[in-house]
Amino acid sequence: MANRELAKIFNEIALYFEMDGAPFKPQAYEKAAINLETLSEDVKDIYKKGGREALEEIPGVGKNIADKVIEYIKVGRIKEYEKLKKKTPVSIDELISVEGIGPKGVSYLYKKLKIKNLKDLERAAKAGKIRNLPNFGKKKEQNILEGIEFVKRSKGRFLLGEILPKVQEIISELKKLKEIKQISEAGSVRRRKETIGDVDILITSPNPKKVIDYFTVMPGVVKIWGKGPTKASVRLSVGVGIDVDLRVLPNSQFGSALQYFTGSKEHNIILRKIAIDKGLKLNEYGLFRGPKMIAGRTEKEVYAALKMDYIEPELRENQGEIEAALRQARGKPNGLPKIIGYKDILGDLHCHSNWDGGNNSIEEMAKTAQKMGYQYIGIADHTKFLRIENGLNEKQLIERNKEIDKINKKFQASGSKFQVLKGCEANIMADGSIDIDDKVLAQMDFVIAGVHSQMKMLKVQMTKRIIRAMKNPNVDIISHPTGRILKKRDEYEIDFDELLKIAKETGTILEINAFPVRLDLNDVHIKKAKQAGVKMVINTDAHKKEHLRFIEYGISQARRGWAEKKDIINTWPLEKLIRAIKNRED
DNA sequence: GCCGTTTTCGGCCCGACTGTTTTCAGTCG
Repeated sequence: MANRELAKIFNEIALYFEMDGAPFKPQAYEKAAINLETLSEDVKDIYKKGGREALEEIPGVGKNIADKVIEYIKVGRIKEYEKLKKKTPVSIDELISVEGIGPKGVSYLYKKLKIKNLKDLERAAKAGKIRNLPNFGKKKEQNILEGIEFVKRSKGRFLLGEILPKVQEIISELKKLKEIKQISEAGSVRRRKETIGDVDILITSPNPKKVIDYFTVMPGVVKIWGKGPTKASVRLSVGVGIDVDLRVLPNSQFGSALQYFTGSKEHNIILRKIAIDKGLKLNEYGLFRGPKMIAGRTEKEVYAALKMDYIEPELRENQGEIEAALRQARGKPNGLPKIIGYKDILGDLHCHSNWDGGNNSIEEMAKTAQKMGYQYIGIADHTKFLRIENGLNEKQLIERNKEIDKINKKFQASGSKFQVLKGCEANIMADGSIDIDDKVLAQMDFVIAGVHSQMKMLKVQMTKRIIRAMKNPNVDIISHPTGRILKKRDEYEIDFDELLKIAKETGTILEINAFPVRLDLNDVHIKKAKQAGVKMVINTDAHKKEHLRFIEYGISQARRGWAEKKDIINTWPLEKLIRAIKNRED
């Protein structure tokens, strides 16, 4: 899609203007970039259908930026962007990823030392050339070198699945300190974004100094970036190293600070504007009328004082949640969704067993699921086309089903209602056919089908391929529908709207794959699927029993996509689930 | 550069910390 490329270009244009200190233009381009990126429809299609007018309907896109979008669609380039790049030919992205370097620094370093990229920067810093520049110094030069090391090692952001367990560990470690009254993660971790830059933790305590002192000498701290009376910033030696910011505040400000530091930035900007409209001021210290603080102890209090319902952190991306909360508080329709809760899942339908080379037996997987409080588990082993994953052929699938029957009898004999469902994750071949005979597929409780080969097909063909699979009456679920791998591989070229249309027609269920590198569908897709009335299922794709806990990340993603229990079939009890799978009109 | 039932011109979110200064710019969140 052109959307992401345009967003990237506009973000860079914003940075170029920021280098020159241009007022307001940077924010305008940034805003347009954000809105383009979260758009689920291809701008090319928007332009084709509605022309310039339709483009200007996109928030943040006015006459000027629309011109640039059109130029990009028609010529594949944007002249002004090329001009800016020529004037300052630097890898901005690369350079500003170094802690302490911003657009102004990039501009200055280029003018003075012709620094264009990370390599130039490293060379200049090592040669001691930076310390002599005005506004730079020895300390800053050292920080730059350390920043470069970090960028090289981490290459950007961390997966939520890598970070969240560590954050929970840090919090429980800090909780040991009796001076700590309240504690919570904030920032993108609390919003459960799929990737995380760094971690924010907020604490209330009558003795901030003690807390800060304890935090900065915690096991695993390898560097203290800064340490003040109420704030500290450290790097932890977790994996390649992650930065953690800690703030200590009084109880009276915990809500407003949590709100403020949870973000997103875009969500907060709108909230502050709403405050201003009401003659109030909102910052991390509270909500104020003149000098008087009128809210701040809890987040609920802050939202209520702004005349809106409480908004769950996963929704705070300025994607309509504020308007919905305002409507809801006024008792009007189209309020906030009752998003799915973290304890609403009753079973996991995409689990591999040792039959296809997974780590654990069917029984071990089932028992772990039972312990998690599930009512059922679906075993979906790979099928024969995926030789590398020990995919099962028809005969082996029938054999495996017999074992599942036996295990179910055992559960029954022990008085448990827990049930193992017979499934498979079959392969959608290049022509859209399935690699397992229909007669055997028909014997399954459910059939998942997924693309595992030839992922670089053209859009029309890939769309046709998946549609043909959806139209197979034996196929119930499409696994990881867009195929992206975070930090590694983009989604396939597909016409997602067309897929939704056919999914609705055929009653095909789309998977929200909870595996941390997948999280596929993403939040935007989930929201679209929900709006189209397409049902979804949250699955972990577990290859061993420890993976079953990944369900949490899938739920987060579903929440970020505004999904409710009624949209997610594995929040339903077994009988209703089976009905939904088999009687597809349901 | 965008936006508008108070506006087609004049606004556009806010504060702390660092490293460098000697009153502040840049960066970050």
